[in-house]
Amino acid sequence: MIGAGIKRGTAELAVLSVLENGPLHGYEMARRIEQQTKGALRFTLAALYPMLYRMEQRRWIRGSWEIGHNGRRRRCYRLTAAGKKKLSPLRQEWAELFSALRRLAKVTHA
Amino acid sequence: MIGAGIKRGTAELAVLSVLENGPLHGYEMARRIEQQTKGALRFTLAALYPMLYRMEQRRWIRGSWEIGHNGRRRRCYRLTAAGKKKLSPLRQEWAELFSALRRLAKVTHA
DNA sequence: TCTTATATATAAGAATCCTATATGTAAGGG
DNA sequence: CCCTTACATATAGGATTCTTATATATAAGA
Repeated sequence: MIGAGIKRGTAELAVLSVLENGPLHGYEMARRIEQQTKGALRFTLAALYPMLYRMEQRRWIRGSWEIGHNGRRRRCYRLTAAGKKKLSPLRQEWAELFSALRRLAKVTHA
Repeated sequence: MIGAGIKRGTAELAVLSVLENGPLHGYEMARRIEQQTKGALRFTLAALYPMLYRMEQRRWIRGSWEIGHNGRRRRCYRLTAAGKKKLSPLRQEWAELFSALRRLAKVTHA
């Protein structure tokens, strides 16, 4: 898995991105992120939950308590209009970082 | 310029990369990083100097006091064998992050 | 009944960035 | 001669975002 120092800042982008495909609760987000990156990007739930609270305070996502098919309560988050709007410049910024590191550090896109 | 949250962890890669082309002192490194990324990646010297001390402790770089053409003393850093060896897996790790974020978050390479 | 999977929550600590501040020399303009 | 800008290193204090460890609780399956 990719080291902690390198992946800093990716959680925010990852959460917004997986929520783009529909509402999800925290536990499931962690699984999706891991699966969709083939295990390259993985967050502990202790990192994810505080991140979700911060993003909710910034009004990028909105959470609501729901009862899953198994009867357990869980907090379901969905993207707000503000969150959707944030996603595009965030992607742009990451693309610029990639571009910069390719030039400066010869990081190739595998 | 790329925001602080996103570029976390890039300083180490940036320093090792610019030192690959020959020895440099801190002040000049900051300029090279900024120039070679067209201003996209920029570090304050207050971020760079402590980073150089840490990397020297890990034996990835080695510093020596020299006198520049203008007569001012400056600390010149060069890549060690260990530093050179570190660079390749570090690039690999960054490439994997790029790949993961392209899949997960649809970050395109501009 | 014991373990595993599901689900959320918080505390304590590490790492890496920021702004602000401090020190000092050299060069150039007014 | 003084003032500003460029050069050059250094440290303090604070913010953010990860980590591991711990806590709680229910459901399913062996």
